Amino acid sequence: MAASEDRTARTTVRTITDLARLAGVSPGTVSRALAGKSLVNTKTREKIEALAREHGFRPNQMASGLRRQKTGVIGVVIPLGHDTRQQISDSFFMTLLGFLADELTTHGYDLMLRRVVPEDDADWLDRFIGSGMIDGVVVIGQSDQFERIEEVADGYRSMVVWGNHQEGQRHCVVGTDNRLGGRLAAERLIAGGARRLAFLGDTGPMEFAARFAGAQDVAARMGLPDVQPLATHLSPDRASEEIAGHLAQHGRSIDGIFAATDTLAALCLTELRAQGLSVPDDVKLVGFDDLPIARQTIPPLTTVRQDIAAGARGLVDLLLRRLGGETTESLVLPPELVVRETA
Amino acid sequence: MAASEDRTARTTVRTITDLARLAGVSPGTVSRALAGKSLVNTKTREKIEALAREHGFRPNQMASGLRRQKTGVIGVVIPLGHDTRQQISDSFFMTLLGFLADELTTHGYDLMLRRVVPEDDADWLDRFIGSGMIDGVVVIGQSDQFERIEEVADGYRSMVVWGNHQEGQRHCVVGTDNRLGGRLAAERLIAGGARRLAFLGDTGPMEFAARFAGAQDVAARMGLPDVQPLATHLSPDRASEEIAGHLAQHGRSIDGIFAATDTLAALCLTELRAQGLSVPDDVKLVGFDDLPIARQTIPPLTTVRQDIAAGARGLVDLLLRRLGGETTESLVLPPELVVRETA
DNA sequence: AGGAATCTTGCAATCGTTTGCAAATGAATC
DNA sequence: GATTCATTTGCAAACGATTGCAAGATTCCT
Repeated sequence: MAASEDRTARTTVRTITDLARLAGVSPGTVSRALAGKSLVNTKTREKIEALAREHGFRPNQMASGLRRQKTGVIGVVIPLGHDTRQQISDSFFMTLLGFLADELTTHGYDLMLRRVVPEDDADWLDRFIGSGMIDGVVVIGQSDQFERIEEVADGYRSMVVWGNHQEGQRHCVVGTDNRLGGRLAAERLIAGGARRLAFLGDTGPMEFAARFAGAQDVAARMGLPDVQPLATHLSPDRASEEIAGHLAQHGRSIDGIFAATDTLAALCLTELRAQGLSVPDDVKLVGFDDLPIARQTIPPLTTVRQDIAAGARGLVDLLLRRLGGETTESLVLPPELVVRETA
Repeated sequence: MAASEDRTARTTVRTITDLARLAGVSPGTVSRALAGKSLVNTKTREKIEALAREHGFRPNQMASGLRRQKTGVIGVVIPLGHDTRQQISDSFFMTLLGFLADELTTHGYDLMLRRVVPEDDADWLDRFIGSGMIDGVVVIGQSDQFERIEEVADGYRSMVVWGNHQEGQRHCVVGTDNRLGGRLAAERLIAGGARRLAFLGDTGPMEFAARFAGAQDVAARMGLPDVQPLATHLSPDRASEEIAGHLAQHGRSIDGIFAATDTLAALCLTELRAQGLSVPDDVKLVGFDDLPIARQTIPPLTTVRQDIAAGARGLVDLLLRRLGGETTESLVLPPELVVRETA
């Protein structure tokens, strides 16, 4: 049993005090050595480091966090609005989360993920912040919690939010210029000959509302009829039916659809085909996000691209700045129209 | 300034000691009251709870964690193998992560997410476990770290892994029976008339290797030529080219493709179309996972379904059992063939 | 060699909660 | 009213790392 010999040979060293005893110094010195402070003699430091490595010792983050009053952990919270189920697996949020994880890691932070349902728990944000477990928080999506977030922002600086920017708001937000995105989409639809536009998706969430408003801006400017909102949920199973319903009812009276999301656009494409409507000939379609799926639909989706990686970088950059005490402005990223074949 | 009056009116109460002073009791009593222990008089408890609510007090989790030697946090780590980039945004993992978040939340745990690149950091797993920040860990995907995980499992009980089960392994794993899944896929391809099969995807990762082996089992049993492995990366951008290359080279000499993943299958479908091969007439195609995209391709994808929600439930259930001291067997979930139109 | 200046180290308090133990309070019994 | 027993509380020691302060050890200068 070579392995177990190996294991028992090393005295078990869990605490900095154990290690100090082994090294024949005081715990304080070990702490300083491991923290890489310059106040400790090079020789002792090396000895301590060697011992630490040999015994696979790692300082307890809880204790360290408690004493230093910082944890090295950033909270990431996803508030789920009305549309509880499934939203977290929405591709866009997940991709953003992935990039966020990357970005935080490279800056030496860990990520604590929490999904919350604000309706069940009015206290969701305070509770997270007040837990003492996180140094700062990234809120992914304002959902229908704009006011709550504003209130919290007044008393807590270490927060950055992904979402829509509104004139005069008090919380620091990073997000795409959704209204502009909506305009780009509508302009494209109209340039292709569409006259009676529809917006596919729930107009409740701020980001979607802004996209819708952008499209409406353009329709109004061009003297076209109002853009018709077609409400749907986001989860694929419910959305499919809802879309089918909408199309059955309005399919022939609209010739341009702006979908709130590529996911919805893809579903819509399937339903359009099912109802014998051809894209882009009968109906033109523009999505939003430019997720991988946009390239794989048939025909490939014309869409408004959000730069997710840049968003994640922005969130982390701003948050770290705020942790450092700076005051930061919101960051609004430009959307980009990606022309493929549906409009 | 009503708001600020409101704010200054309440003495700021951050610690349990502050609250104790307000309530006129000792910190110990407050602690017990808030923890809902029965040793405290109902009247004092109510008073304390009221004060806590009024001042929005929440006990510091770090201090609590340190003292109780448990944190209420489960670590979730995603090891990224060769295929570093993007893998975290792989739909399957992300969906699993979403369900995991749900499941842990309902059991009162928080989730700490960490991506690691084992090649850059041999110590990835020990470091996470030894940090003292987590009560247990879920490893999502064995990647190429099977051995490392086995070693750790010998000395650390609070770990559950998503991945492939191998006879006699020492770590507790939850996962689909990939080999059986591979058999189902191959059987379907062959039943449809395919004779020269190929496996699309990297056969390095254990799970994929098992799927490949399952397909190979069937081919061998039926006396067909070996299943030809067509290696690709997982990230869509690289995969597309690679698939195109494979098809250009072998496209005419194979009539059944088993893709390691729905994502790859969808890309493959696009490339097949581009090369003028019709599915399922010229080539039959089966995917794996049954992600939402499988329903949206044209034609919709025949695939092998993994029950992701059940997987997440299993992971959490087993992990909690192990935290409670039980010894647990691995959990192997049955795959299910979902027949659509590509095979 | 004596003293100042510079490095290294150890000591002990601290971060905020929890909890074993014992003291104090109140209720119940004879 | 004295005694016993059960409830409630307070006290103080943990949990494990960090850090200001001061003492001890070196080095350097004159």
